[in-house]
Formats: sequence, structure tokens, C-alpha cells
Amino acid sequence: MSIAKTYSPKDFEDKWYQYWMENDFFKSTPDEREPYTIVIPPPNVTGVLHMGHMLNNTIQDVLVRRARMSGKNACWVPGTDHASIATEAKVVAMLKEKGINKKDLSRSEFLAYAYEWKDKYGGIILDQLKKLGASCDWSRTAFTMDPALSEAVIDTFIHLHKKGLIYRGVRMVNWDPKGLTAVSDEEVIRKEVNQKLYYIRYEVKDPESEDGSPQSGSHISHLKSHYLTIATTRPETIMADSAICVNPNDERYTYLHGKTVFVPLINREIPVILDEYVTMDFGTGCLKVTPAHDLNDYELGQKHHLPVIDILNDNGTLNEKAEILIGEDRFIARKKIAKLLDEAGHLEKVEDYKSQVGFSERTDAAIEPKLSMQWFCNMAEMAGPALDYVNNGDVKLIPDKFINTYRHWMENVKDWCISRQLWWGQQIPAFYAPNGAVVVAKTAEEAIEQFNLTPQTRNLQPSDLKQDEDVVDTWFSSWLWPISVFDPSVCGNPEAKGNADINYYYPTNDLVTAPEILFFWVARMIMAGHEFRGEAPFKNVYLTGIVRDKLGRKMSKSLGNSPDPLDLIEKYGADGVRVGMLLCSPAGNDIMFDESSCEQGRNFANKIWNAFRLIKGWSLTPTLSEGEGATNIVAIAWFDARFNEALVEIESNFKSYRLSEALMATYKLVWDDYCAWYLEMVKPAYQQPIDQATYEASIQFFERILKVLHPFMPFLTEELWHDEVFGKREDKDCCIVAQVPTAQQTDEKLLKEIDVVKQVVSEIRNIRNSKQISPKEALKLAVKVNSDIDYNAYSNIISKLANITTLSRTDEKIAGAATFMASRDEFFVPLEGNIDIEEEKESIKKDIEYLNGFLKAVNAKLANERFVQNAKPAIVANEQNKKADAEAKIKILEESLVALG
RNA sequence: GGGUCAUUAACUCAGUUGGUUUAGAGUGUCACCUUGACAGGGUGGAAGUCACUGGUUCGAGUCCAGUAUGACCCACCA
Repeated sequence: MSIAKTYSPKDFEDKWYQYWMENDFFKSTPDEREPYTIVIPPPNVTGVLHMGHMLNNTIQDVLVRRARMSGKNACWVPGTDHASIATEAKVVAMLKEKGINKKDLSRSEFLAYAYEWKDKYGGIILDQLKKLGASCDWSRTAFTMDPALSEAVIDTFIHLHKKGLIYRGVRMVNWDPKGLTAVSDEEVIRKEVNQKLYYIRYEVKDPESEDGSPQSGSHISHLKSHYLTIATTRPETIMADSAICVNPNDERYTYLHGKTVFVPLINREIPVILDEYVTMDFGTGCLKVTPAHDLNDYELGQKHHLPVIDILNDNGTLNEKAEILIGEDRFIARKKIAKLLDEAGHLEKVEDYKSQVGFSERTDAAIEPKLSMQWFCNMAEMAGPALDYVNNGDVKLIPDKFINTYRHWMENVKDWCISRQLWWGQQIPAFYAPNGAVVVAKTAEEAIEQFNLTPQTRNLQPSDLKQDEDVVDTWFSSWLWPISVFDPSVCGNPEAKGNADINYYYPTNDLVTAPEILFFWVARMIMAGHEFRGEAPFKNVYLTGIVRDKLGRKMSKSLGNSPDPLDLIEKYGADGVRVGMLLCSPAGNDIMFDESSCEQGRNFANKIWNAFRLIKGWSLTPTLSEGEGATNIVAIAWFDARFNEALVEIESNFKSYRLSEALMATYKLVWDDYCAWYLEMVKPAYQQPIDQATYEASIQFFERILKVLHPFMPFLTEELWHDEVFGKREDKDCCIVAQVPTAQQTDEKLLKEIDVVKQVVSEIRNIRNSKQISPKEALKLAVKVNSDIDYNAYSNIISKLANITTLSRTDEKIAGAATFMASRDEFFVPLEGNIDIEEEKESIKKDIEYLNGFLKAVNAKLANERFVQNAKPAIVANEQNKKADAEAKIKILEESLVALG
């Protein structure tokens, strides 16, 4: 069987994914093994794969595959999130293109369109994950609006309502005038915006004036005491003013106490109230109070019993209560009203001003504070236990720097507005009687049973009831995810035992997600987990960073700076992209993604591919010359030791979730140790055969390497695994289910001595380099041994790798030779006629100079009495070793200098 | 405004409780080599006042304080 000259991932990636699927390798059912479980952070059902998903899912897949190869029953549950606002917005836009207005549809008609949309586009992202190699148990694919999962949401609502944790109330909410829904505080993105600060004059009612009516505009500018000035960024809301507020301690305004003023343009009379809330040194010291359109004003209004005048429609246009500019959009109204005020002489000045404005995360519309009746979930009670899990380490955050942020949020948690004025989602299980009474129940029938308990609402029919139009916030379903994917029926029923799945897989092991949804999602999952299962839903939370481009900008569609992941896979292969992503992604830090790292990943794959080609191309011979045999025995023993050493390192990196370091350790093991050193040691001369024993050892090493590589590069390793050089494989004998080797004891002495051997080889190559001697020109080497290393054992290796004819021992320095030191031993490469004495001397002097500098530092330490007294004995001993070592080397070098004349 | 975290070679990052040869890796860069696994290769170099300023200590990239820059979170100054 021949093998392609270069690595060509397209030839086999799809093939192996299909093979894994057909053989149910991703599938998991409870058994006697220890489970290892991950639930996917469900991507939006309408989403397409972006670089963030790539990173996130590569990490999950590496963890799952590694667990699968470590004797665990690995289960990675995939699925999608219905993402109510985002999806509904997309469906509405799609309908609009077709000329259909959402308002003209009934709820069920709209939902039919929405499901149609979901069926068409909903699976795309999951199929894309398959390209990446994601080893999810697809038979468990879940959707947050699956009937059973939706029922879990309803049961949860009812359960929490019964506990008194869900309530209904009028609150100031963040209103999205574009999405026409309330959004939670967390869905509001604050951005700094350049605005204008308008200084507006309000006329003060003059009790001495006969009729008390406002003066004309031109008049007031001359009578300073007859008006006051307020500063606002929102002049369009003056029609909603209920009062003007000044600080009672503000002496400038004592004359206003008890007075009333007129709202400009509409001349409505409002009182001046006093409250210390107003900061005297900000703006003018006068504050307009607009309870309907500002949270703080609302609270101030409540305190002073002011009327609430709501002048805005749900879509952000002015309503008839505004009296003027009715029907205009709030932003257009702002400009127009500024003009009107100016014309009427009420606009004193306009200043540029920067301030924070909230925008809807989903629609990017400026958020409007709005009073409305909403459903809320009390968080304070549930936050306590959720905080404890993290505080006491039951749930570990990786990296742990996020604990502070988490703690801060949980200690200052606010109630959660859970109702959304949308149709796409779980409809709130609340029913209204004709008289306005409301009960929470699963069905209309159950609601009637409850209504029958009160005289006013007895004997109602289901058709008399009206269900709440709103749906719950998407997060109110996704916080159940780690439970509901296994057994939705336990949500809302803390007493339930649960099915076999949940008892086996829950709590899950690792959750891999982005820090920005630590509160939205992670914290709430912990709350729900505690509520319904009495324990947190996962043990470790691995927080990935944001994927940014080279310039540090967040990758986004709108910037167009994000490569299409599928293009990358096409170009570099899935394995190459996986390696590329992992190489530059430490946990919790943003990753500065650069396509060149995928290239590095692909090059690595190619290197492995070609190392394999080399081995595969060897022909066999049962016997070998004595020298080669000896070389190979040492090489095999050394690589075995080195492999075990690397395994220990990789294992420990995995344990501490340092995936990029685990990968880098693997990378070096393969590239440097196996390819650059081991294979070069045992490689027969061109077209020469290799002995059976070495061949078998090399193959075995390669197979062990494939196992270690598999979690990172599943496709390539599976492809090579099935090559005939490994012998005939049984049907289910696949790399994906092979077990990673466990580390054996390593031969420390051998590892150390080979390090010296490598150094010797490097030094000789260095000499060739600097003296322009071709690698093909064989050289002689002599060594004056001062250490306890037996170079006879390694002479064959050195000869082969450095093209040395003979390695002889000498007790005297050799003149006319290039020299170097390795360990404490002196090496001589005789180069008659090719030695520049002065150059040699210079080089030796340089070495001595370095060692002297080094020695000086060590001596300074040792001469310091306090160091010797205070430092740990081992440290002091080490310093003494360093000193002795440096002194010995200096002595040898000085002798060499003398010998050179 | 308050808080959290970061700042180490051109780039991306390690540096594990302060001492482990006067700071390491990968990539890139430079020089040379290369028809025999691989130019997507090999060998060997160069490259860092560990952001800055103080402090603690026998000893600081590592601990403390402050400064600068950046990122994120929180916050009602109209």
C-alpha cells in the first residue's frame, strides 16, 4: 500500500467521522464505568459557527476524547437553544421580506412560521461541529423548546411561584422599543455616547402676577428670578415631567421652595420639590423629575407621590399624553423639541456631553426605561447556596481569577425580570379571570380549580380564561440545561428520584463556556441544580477567552474580521485548525487568533504524516552489524524513557487544564524527540534495511504517540492507526477508543547522559557551521573525560548523528583541534590547517568571561553571611555546586588557552 | 466614579507557594545546508533594563505600595 507524499486531510476526515458514528463510538449509556460528562453550551438555534464556537468546542472535544481514552464512560450532550429574542427577530425580519406583518398573524400562525424556520436552519450549526470532529452523542441532541424540556420550564415556574420566589409586579424595566419587549439588566449593553446636554428654562409661577399665567418667552429672559434652568440630555421627556427637584440645602434656590413652575411649550404646572438626592454641584442644581422615563426619577416620584406621565408608545414614539409631536420617534422628537424650545426662548444653551446609554444586546436599540407589569424571580434566596459552591471549591472556576467577579455578582444580585413580550418561547403559565384575578397553573383546567376556591371567580369555564401572552426569558429554560437534557421531569419536582441517566451523569464534570455568561447562565445553572438536585450541576467551569483578531479586536460579523471556520478547515484540515486554536489559547485569556497558527497545526500534521511514511518505507532484515545494533538498543531505551517523562508532564497539564501546554509538550515529544532525535538515531542508510527489533520498537512508539495525539488530532491519528504496519486490526479497534498509556518509571541517568550526547552532537554541527565544513565530510573526535559518563555506550550514536569516523579517548589536550565542553568533558575535533588559533582563543576567552561573570554572582551570594545563614541548606549546597562546576570549567578552559600558546 | 485582571524576545505565551547555572518555549527573522520521510524540511545564530518608580528581603520577573497603559465587570449624577 503506498501512501501520499503529503498530508491531505480531505482524503479521510469525513470518512472517519462517519465510521465513528456508524460504530456508535460517541454514544454513551450508563454502565459500571465512571462517567465523564459535558453538556454543550447550546448555541443559538439560528446561529452559524464562528471562531468562538470553534475554540469552545475544540476544547470540549479534547477533554471528552481524553476522558474516553482514560477508561471513562464519556458523554458529551449536544443541543441548541431557542434564543427567543434573537430568533423571533430573525423570523419577523424574514416575514417582513415576504410582506407579512407579525401583527397580522395569530400566535399559532406565527409559531408555525417560526418552527418552519427552525427546522430549516436549526441544524446547521450542529452539522458544522461535525466537521470539526466533535464527538457528541448525537442521539441525545436536545433543544430547549423540545416538549419535555418546555414542560420542565413550566413546572419550574409553577414550583418557584409556589415557593413565593416568582411574583408579578409593576417595575421599571429595560424596554427594547425595537424588539418590543422587556429585557433583563444583563442584556443591556452600556456604551459611551456623545450626546448634547440641553439647558432648559422653566418659568416660575409668579404669585404677584395677576392671572399667574406664564409670561411670554422674550420676557422671561429679562427677569432672572422668574425662571430656573435645568440640564437634561432628554428634552423630549419634559412633557412627562411631574416636578422639579432641588436640594433643600441649596441656598441658591431657597426662593423656589413651595413654588410651582410651568413645563415649557405645554405650560403644565408642576411643583418644585425638595430632596437631598439632587447633587448641588452637578448641572444647574435643578433636576427635572420624570417618573415614567427614568428609574431614579421613578423612585423619587414614588417617594414624593408624584403622578406618572408616560408619554411614549411601546415602539418609542410619542403618544397623546405628550400633547405635542405626537407620533414622532423619540430621537426625532428630541431634535424637533430642541428647535421649538429655542424658538420659544426656553433653550439657554447646549453643551456636548458624553454619557452612558444602554443598548439592547439583541437589537442594538437604545433601551427605554419603562414601567410595566412583569414577572420577576427572586434571586437573593437562591444566590446564597450558589455562592457557597464556588466559595468552598465544589465548583471550580478555571482560571480562578473569576471567583471575585462571581462573588461580587452573587452578593449584589437583583431580582430577575423573567417575562418577555414575545411569542417564541415557553408561554407563561398564568391565567387571568375576566375580573383580572390571576393564578399560576399548568393548564386552564387546573387554573379553574384554583379560581373555584374564591367566591368572586367561581364557576368559570376554560374559555373564560386568558393565558398570559408573554413567554419566559430564554435563560429561564437554559438554566435547567444540565438537568433537563437527562431528565426534564425532575425540574419543578425536587423530591423526584430521577431516571437512570440523571443519576448516572449528573452532576456533570466540566463546563466549557465564555466568561461573559458567567452570571446569565453559569450562576443560574448552579442555582437550578441546587434547587432540583441538591448539588451543583458541574465540578469545573473552564472559561475560555474571547477570540480576537491580530489587532485585538473582537471577531464579529459586523467588522468582517472573522475567518469562516469552515474555510479554515478546508484549507488546513480540521486537525490543523484544532491545533492552531489550542496553541494560542490559555484558559481565561482572550486569544489573539492568527491564521498562521493553523498553518503551524497543518505543518505539524504533515510532519507526523511523513515520519510515518519513513517508517512505513523501511524494509526488514533480521540481523544487524554490531555497531548499529548497539546504537539502536540505546536509542530505544532512551526514547522509552523520554516518552514516559513526557507522559507525566502531559498528564499533569491535563489535570490542571493547561491544554495548550499539554499540546506543546506533545508537539515537542513528536517533533523533537521522536522525529529529530530518535528516528535520526535508528534510521538506516538510504535503501538499507532495518532490523526487526528496532522496527517493531519504532512502530510501537508510533502507536503510543498516536494515542497521546488523538484528543488533539483525531482524524489524522485514526487514519494512521488503521494502516497495515500495525497489523490487522479488529473491527472496533480504533484510536478513538484506545487507552492512553500510563507513565512507567523512567531511566533518569540515561536521559541525562543522552542530553550530554545531544549537546556533543550540536557542538560538532556548530563547528561545521562556523567553519563551513559540509555535513558529508566525516570528522574525527576525541574526548578527555572528566565526568563519569561512559562514552563508549554512545559513540555509535554520536558518530551517526555528527558524521564522526572515530571517537577516541585522550588524556592530553590535542593541538590543532576545535574544542568544546559538554558536561565537564573536553572534546577535540582535529582540523589540521583549518584552525585559526586566534579565533579559538577568542572563543575560549569569551567562555571564560561568561563563566567568570557567573562565578562572581555565585561567590557574592556565598560570601554573604546572611545568605548562608538564612537560605535553605539545599539552596546553599546548590550554589556551592554551581561554584565548583564553574571553577572546574574555568580551569579546563584556561589550560586550553595555555595549550594554544 | 468603584472594582477585578493584565503588562516578560518582533508575535503568541510559560515561568507552580521568593533562590534550580546572570529569564524559557513555539512561531517569525537571519546565515548556512538539503536530489533518499518531510522546502509545509534540516543545522546553527541573533534577539528581553521581565511596563515604570519606590519598598520589604541575605536574595524579587515572582511579595507590598504607587504611577502609566490596556481589557473586562459594576455604578442613578440629570
